[in-house]
This record gives sequence, structure tokens and C-alpha cells, in this order.
Amino acid sequence: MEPVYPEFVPDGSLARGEMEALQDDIAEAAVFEDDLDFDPDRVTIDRDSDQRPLADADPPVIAGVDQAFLEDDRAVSAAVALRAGEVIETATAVAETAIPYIPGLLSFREGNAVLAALQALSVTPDLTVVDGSGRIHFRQAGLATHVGVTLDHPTIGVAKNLLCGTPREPIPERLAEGERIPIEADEGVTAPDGTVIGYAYQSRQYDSGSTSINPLYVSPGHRISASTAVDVVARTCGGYKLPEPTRLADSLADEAKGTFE
DNA sequence: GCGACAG
DNA sequence: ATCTTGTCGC
Repeated sequence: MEPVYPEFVPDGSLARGEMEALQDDIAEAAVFEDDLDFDPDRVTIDRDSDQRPLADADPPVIAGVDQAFLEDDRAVSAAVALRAGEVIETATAVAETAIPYIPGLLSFREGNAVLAALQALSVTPDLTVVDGSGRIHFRQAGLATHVGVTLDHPTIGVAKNLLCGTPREPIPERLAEGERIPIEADEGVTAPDGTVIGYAYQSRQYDSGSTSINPLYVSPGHRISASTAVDVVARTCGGYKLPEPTRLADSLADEAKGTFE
């Protein structure tokens, strides 16, 4: 995979206003509806789902990317590609973090590392799960959207915290596993008020007890709708809070740090 | 001026 | 994100 729109490749030397203007352009080019080359219902991490003799096609390849940071100004990005829960390829890459972490401008800090890791993959995933937000972003151009549009590749953003937007209903202390609550655009988002820009999704929950797990915040990156994005994430979670592609990329990024030190 | 803010 | 051992609760 390589950039289809080089003009969207994150440039950390831009002025803040220019970065935000670029995000507006990216949001304009983003497609927040299903435009996939595979059937999302065929997404699975069940290794045995492919044992049917007459399966008409291979399950789609889903990739996950995550970053870890070196002590200098470099980010290590790891990409893991899976087909039916089977790791078929991994790749890592490093890139400079031109700017510090600034809410709303994350893609200008980590975007190049992500693009480098995805380019290092020889396989072209059918969809990539990115750590961070997609459409749940002030200008509807979070890391997942920025990367997806730049590559014109289907992406989903999975964040552990909500950046902006308003839950349709207050998030309870404890959500049951599988529950999803729409996140709607408000005054702080450049989308019509009430637009569903993502979902709070409870990927895992303890059966009972005092402690509970927080939900994930899933949003479309590019070429997928908010509801399909949650469905896909639900299909890739296997007993852990994070979807398998992201979880594996997370640990790989940590291991890879030693390689670039 | 205050508050809120992915990783 | 990152610094970090044990520890409380499934």
C-alpha cells in the first residue's frame, strides 16, 4: 500500500492552521459509508471458520496498527495482518514525531509512522483497524480517517477514550458486553448536530463484581459506516477488550522498540 | 477567562 | 503514550 493522495501525507512542519485546513479537506474526501470490496459479515478471527470445504472465498484480511515511542522523537509503528485470526504478516517502521501530542492533531505526530508500517506490508489488507479516532474528531479527520483517505483504504478507528461528540444517552458505570451507544456530533464537531459519528462499544465485560471494563470508542475512518465499523470490531474481539488486530500490533510495537533503539 | 481534549 | 511492583478482584 502506498499513498493515493500524496498531498494528504501528514506534514509536521505545517502551521497549526494549515494542519486544520488539511483536515477539513481530508474530511471532505472521506467516505463515511460502506464502500468495501468484501462482505463485512465474513470478517472473523475464528481460525476454524475456514475449514468448510466449499467456502466460496478466503475470509478478508484485516490489519491492525499501533505505535510505541522511543525516548528521542521517534515513533515505532507495528502492523499485523490477519486472515481468519491467523497472522499472515507483520511489519514495523519508525518515523519522526515532528510535533508533540496535541488533541486533534494526532495524525501529524503518528501518521507517518503508521503509513510507513502499512507500506512495509507486502499484502494489501481489505481493512485496517487504527488505534485512535476516525470520524470522532473535531473536524471529522482523526488518525484513522487521515490514514484511510491518504491511502484510499478502508479504515476503522478504535479509541479507549472519547475525544469529542456526545453519547446519545449517558454512558452507564457498567455496560453489558456487546452493548453499543451512538456518539453524536455536537457543536464541537463539523457535522450536522445529531449525526452519528461513532459508537461506544462494550467489547468485553466481567460477568459480575464491583470492577468493570470501560467501553471502546469506535468510529469510521474511511469507506465504512459507523454501524458497520462497530459490527466489524465486534467480530474481531476475541476475549479481550481490544480487537485482536490492534492487540497484536500493540505488543509487537513494544517489542520492536528494542530493534530501533 | 474557563473547560475539554485520541495517543 | 510513558514511568512501573505488587496487588485486589474476577
